[in-house]
Amino acid sequence: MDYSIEFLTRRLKSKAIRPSYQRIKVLEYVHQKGGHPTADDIFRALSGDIPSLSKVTVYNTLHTFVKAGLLRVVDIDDGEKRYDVTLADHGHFQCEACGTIFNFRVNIDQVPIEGLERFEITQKNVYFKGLCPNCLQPTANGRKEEAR
Amino acid sequence: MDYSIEFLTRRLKSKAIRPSYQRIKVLEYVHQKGGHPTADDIFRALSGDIPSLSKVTVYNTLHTFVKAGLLRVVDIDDGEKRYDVTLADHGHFQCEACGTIFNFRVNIDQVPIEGLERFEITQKNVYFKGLCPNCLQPTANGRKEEAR
DNA sequence: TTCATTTTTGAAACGATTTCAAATTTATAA
DNA sequence: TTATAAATTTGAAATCGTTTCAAAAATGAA
Ligand SMILES: [Mn+2]
Ligand SMILES: [Mn+2]
Ligand SMILES: [Zn+2]
Ligand SMILES: [Zn+2]
Repeated sequence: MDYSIEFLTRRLKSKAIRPSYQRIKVLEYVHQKGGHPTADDIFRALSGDIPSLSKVTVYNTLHTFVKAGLLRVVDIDDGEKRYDVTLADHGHFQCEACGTIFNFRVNIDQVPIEGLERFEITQKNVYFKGLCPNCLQPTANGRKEEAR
Repeated sequence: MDYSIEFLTRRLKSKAIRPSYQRIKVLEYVHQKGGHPTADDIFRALSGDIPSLSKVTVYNTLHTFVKAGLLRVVDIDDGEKRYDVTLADHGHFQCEACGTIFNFRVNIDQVPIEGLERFEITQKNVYFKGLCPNCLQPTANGRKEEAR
C-alpha cells in the first residue's frame, strides 16, 4: 500500500485537518502497523522519531481523526481505548488469555432486532470474548499456553 | 417478584457466597431497581441504609457476583461499568443524547460469522448507539429535547 | 514583517477502580 | 463458652488512562 507522506497529507487535507508533522506520523503509524493500537502504543512508537512528542498531542490527534472519520474507536478492553483504521463494518474478538484483538466478518444488519423500532441507530458494535487458537493450543507438556 | 431476604440469601448460598448484610442489600438493590446501575449508583442508594458502607465493599461485592454469574457487566459507557441482572442474551443500546441504556432482543447466534472458526467464544456482546425515541421527539419549539 | 489562529507541550487535575493493611465480623474447634 | 482462624468490611492511598489548562511554538493571512 501507498502510505507515503503525500498520500497521508492528501488524506488529512481532504478532511480539512492541517497536516502537521505529528499528525502525519500518527496517521502513518496506524496505517502501517494496522491492528488495534492504544494511544500509548502510538506514543511509545513515535517518541523516538519525535523526541518532543507529548502524549496529549497523541490524544488530541486521535480525537481529531475519530471525529473526522479517519479512525474508529474499539472499546472492548477494560482500561485503554484502541484505534482501528479498518472502517468497514466488522466485529472484534478479544482473547481473554493473551489479550489480542482479532477482526472477524459479521453482517449485523442481517440479524433480526426487536425493541429498537423507534430508535435511530448510528453505530453498531459486536464484541466477542474467549480464547484464540494460539491460546487454545496445548503445549508439549499438555498444559495451555501461558497467559501474558 | 419475590426478592425477599430469604430468596436472596438462598440465591447467594447456592453460589457459595456468604450472605452478609452488605451483599444481600446490593443483590436486593440490583434486582429491585433493575436497569443498568453503576457501582456508584448502588453505593449512593445503599449509603442511607448502611451508613458504614464502603465503596470498596460495593466493588468487592460486584466482582464476587459477576464471577459467580449472578450479574453481568455492561461496558458500553466510557467511564463507569454498569451491572445487569438480566442474564438472558440481549443487546444494549445507549442513547448518545440522554445516556440511557436500553435492552433489545437480538439473536446473535443466527448471524453468519466468518473468521472465528478455530476460536472458542465464551461471551458475545452487541452494543448499539444512537438516539432514543425520547431524544428524537421534537419539542414544541421545534428543537430536539435537551441532552442531559 | 506583523498579527491572529492553530497546534503542541508539560504539569496538574480528574475519576473510576484497585491495592493495602488494619479493624471487624463470622465460622470452627477445643 | 472461649480461643483461634478465616472471611469480610473499611478508609486511605495508589494507580492509571484520560482530560483540562495555560503557556510556548508553529503556521497562515494580511
Ligand atoms: Mn478492527
Ligand atoms: Mn441489559
Ligand atoms: Zn490468545
Ligand atoms: Zn435519549
